Order: sequence, then structure tokens, then C-alpha cells
Amino acid sequence: MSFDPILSNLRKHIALSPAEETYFVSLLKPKRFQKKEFILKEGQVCKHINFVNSGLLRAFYLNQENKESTIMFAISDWWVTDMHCFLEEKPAMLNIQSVSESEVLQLSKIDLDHLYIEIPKFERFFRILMQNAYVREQLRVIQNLSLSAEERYHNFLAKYPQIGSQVTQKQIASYLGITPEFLSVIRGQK
Amino acid sequence: MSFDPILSNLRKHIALSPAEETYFVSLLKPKRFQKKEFILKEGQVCKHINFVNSGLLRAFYLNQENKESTIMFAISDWWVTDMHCFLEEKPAMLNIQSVSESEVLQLSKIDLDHLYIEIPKFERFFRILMQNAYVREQLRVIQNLSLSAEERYHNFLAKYPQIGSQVTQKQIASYLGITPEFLSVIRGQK
DNA sequence: GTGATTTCTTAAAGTACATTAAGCTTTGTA
DNA sequence: TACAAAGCTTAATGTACTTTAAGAAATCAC
Repeated sequence: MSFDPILSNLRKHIALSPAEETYFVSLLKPKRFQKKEFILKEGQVCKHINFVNSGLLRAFYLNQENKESTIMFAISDWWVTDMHCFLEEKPAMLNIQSVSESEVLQLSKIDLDHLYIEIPKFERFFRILMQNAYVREQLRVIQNLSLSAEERYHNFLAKYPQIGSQVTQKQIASYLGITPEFLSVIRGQK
Repeated sequence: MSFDPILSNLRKHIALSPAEETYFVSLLKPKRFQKKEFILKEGQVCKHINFVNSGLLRAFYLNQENKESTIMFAISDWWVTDMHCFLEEKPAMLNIQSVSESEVLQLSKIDLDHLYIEIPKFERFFRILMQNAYVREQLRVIQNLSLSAEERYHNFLAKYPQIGSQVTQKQIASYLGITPEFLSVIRGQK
């Protein structure tokens, strides 16, 4: 499995020496997941943060009535985990599942904590990653509060065109917070 | 204006030497805001991140139809800004207004960028701050997608009891994404 | 203190979306 | 290749929430 994508991803924000890159790469666990396979299941302790090398993952929450809410889709070059449970090393409240066959690089909490100490540049890297994630989630809150389902759907397609074509309408609907039936109505009226 | 609260806030995650603390404090601009005064207005370039020393601030978004959506309330010991526009030094899309008379310590983007270089421990501090903000916003997305207005209201009161008693129902309603009239109905039926 | 604003409440009517259910289409599997 | 399972569509009915409006209560300004 190639480490080029993850190294390019790091280089967007920090510059590592070849030795540092080698050390970082040595901490990564490459994993392959079949379509529908689970990277993380609710209740499991979430020990890794995952970098998507190829494929597509979906993180979702199941409420008491077993209704799914899709929290995020993660395509190539994205990082994904149940952040809350990863940071606190608690049982996950999210499920993360492979939408299509995927290649993932996993970094454990323990190794990441070492990395912060041995190569403080990683503090900067993850500071920027977390900043961007915060801004993205806040924008989603704003959109969920101020836009209609139809507007959110068109925003979603415009922002993530590659994802829109790979996932089911049921999954898109659960990302938008509506039923698949209503999404079908929205799509019908053009 | 006292710098103790902000120094205690830093000490939750990093240890600074007395000289570093003095340097950090020298970068802060203390400001007082009257009730209803604006810390930031939509369209202004957002140059500061704000630490709330006392009082209460509210960040909100105005959509095309001038409907308000409250993005966050910030009480003592909280940091608040329009993060997206602060990071990119772009015109703000959010408004930040003082709910009650407030004392605020402002740190500019320029000074923060210097701080990251001169005292890399601040990378860690803001990494943790951003992590927590991300987790909080993601939890809000989950709740907005999976809970009814009534459940969100009770969650809000349970989580932020001090805020619930200081702001108007109109402001709470705009945080929950419902109308004040409907919030009144929810409150009426107990 | 008094009038003017803003906030809160209540209720009737309207709308965006959910639920249920049925038929149709596509995908997965022996 | 065939059947089962899952996904998509459509429509009727239901519900959570909005809109409008009007009056009562609280807060603000002079």
C-alpha cells in the first residue's frame, strides 16, 4: 500500500525530514476493508484515527429507534475517526463502515501521543486538521439551521460531487436529516 | 482587568514559564462591551480571537431572509470568534454581540501566528481547543439530526443552565432552530 | 412613573416533512 | 438464471413545526 498520499497530505501543512517521514510511516498500520465491512462499531473502544488511501468510508450514528444519521463521508485523502471516543479512549458512539472496497492507514492514539512529543510539528499538523474540521462542522450546523432540505441537498451535491454518485439515496438522506422518500420527491421535482 | 482566568485556562493544557506568561499577557487587548454592543459584525474582517473574562457573548448568523441562527453562546472562560474568517482573514459571516456587559481579552491573528513560532506549546494548546470545538459541533450536528425540538431544548438547559437563565427565549429558539412561538408551546406543556 | 418597545403566550391556519404502504427496479447470491 | 433482498418511486395520510395575528407581560427610555 502506498504511503505517498499520506505524506503529501502532511506536506500541505508541515515539512518533515526523510528520517521523520520514515519514522511516521513505521507507525501506520495498512488495512483493507471490503464493501460493507466495519472499521469501527458502536461500543468498541476507538483506538485509531484513519487516513483513507482509497475508497470511501461512512461514519454514522444510530439513535434509540435505530434511525441512522450519517455524520460524515470520507474519501481519499481524508482523516476520519470517532474523535470524541478516540481522544478519551472510550467506547465509540459512531459506526464507521466501508462503502466501497477501501485502503486505510491507521494511527493509534498511543503512537500519536508519542508523535506529539517526539516531533512537535505534528501538534501543528493536527491543530490545523482540527481547525478545519471545526469550521466544517460549524458550517454544517449553520446550514442545518437555516436552509431547507432541498437547499441542503443541492449544497451537498455541489460540495461533494464524487460522493453523491457513489452512495445510496438512503445514505444521502440520512446525511441531510430527511427520509429517503422525501429525498426522492425533491429529486423528482426539478 | 484580571489575567488570572485566561492563565488558568492555559494551564489546563500547557505549562508556561513566568516569562512566557508575561509575554503572552502582553499580547492581549482587554476590551469592555456594553450590553448589545457588537464585538464583530458580518462583513468586517475578523482579526481577533476572543477570550471571555466575564459576561456573555452570542455568535449568530443572519440568512438572506434576515432570520437569525444562534451559533454559540460564550460565557466566562470560553474562546469565541468567527473561526473560518479569523483563519483566512476574510470578512466575517457571523455577528458576535454582547448579551450582558462583558469583559473580553482579544488576541490578534498576527500575534497568534508569532506565538506559535516563539512558544510552540501554543500549537498544543490550540490543537486541544480546536479538537474540543470539533467534537462539540459534531455532537450538535448529531443532535440536530436525531432529536426533536423538545429533546434539544431539554438537552440545552441541562448542558448550559447558566445560559438558559440569561438569554431570551427568542435567542434560545434560534439556537435550537425553531421559532420562539413553538418554544413557548414546548415550555407550556410540562 | 409613563408610554414605547420588546418579549412572551395563545390559537388558528398553513407547510415542510414523516409515515405507511404498494409497486417497480436494481443488485446480490445460489 | 432465478429468486431474494435492497433500493427507488409515488401517493395518501399524518404530524412537527411555521406563520400570522392579537393580546398580555416585562423591559427600556425619557
